[in-house]
Amino acid sequence: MNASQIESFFATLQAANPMPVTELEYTSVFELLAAVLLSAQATDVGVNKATRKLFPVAGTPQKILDLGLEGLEGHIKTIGLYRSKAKHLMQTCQILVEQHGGQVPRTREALEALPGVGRKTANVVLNSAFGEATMAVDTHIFRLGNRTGLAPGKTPFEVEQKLLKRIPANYLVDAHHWLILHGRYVCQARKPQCPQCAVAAYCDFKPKTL
DNA sequence: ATCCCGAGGG
DNA sequence: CCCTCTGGAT
Repeated sequence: MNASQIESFFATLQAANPMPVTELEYTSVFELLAAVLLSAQATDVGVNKATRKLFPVAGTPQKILDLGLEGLEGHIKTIGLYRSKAKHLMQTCQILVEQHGGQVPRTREALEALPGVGRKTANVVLNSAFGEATMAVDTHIFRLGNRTGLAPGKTPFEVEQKLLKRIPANYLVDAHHWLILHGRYVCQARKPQCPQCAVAAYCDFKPKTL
């Protein structure tokens, strides 16, 4: 994809969805962090189903700690990888209470120091909670970067760096959500919906069987 | 490189 | 049955 195709690509996605937001449900920065941590290799629908019951009971680090490990596991058992996520979230809440006054830190370094929080999760929090122009590369964005020709790369980090370099500044803050939503509903892993795709004209990917 | 690990879709 | 889903730790 060349520069003018990239411009058209995002202008089209923006026109279809002027103010894109996360489909994960949360009412505070802490809930956002917890929801993203739980969303690893899981669908947002499944995460929301669990957090709609969990957050009203325990929407702060201290209240999660009060649940105890078993109690927390009980709330998130329907989410994949739930044992490691429960352990990591408990450890993260402990650190938030003891080292950050119960608040979510605003720096990449402090975020990535939290158990269960890696580069991708830190990027989501920095973007969605603090408005920074980061690019969290999840399974969707990694696939689209390669499939479309927007940012080919062998690793998520490589795709991230190319996206940050190639996406025009005025689209950068929202680009993360446009790409995720496009990947989820149109440019699907199994069956990309190229005939109904609004940006197919700017995309390198041409499926053989239509 | 491997493990973790439930739900939904095809 | 197999694949996918807003990955991270060992």
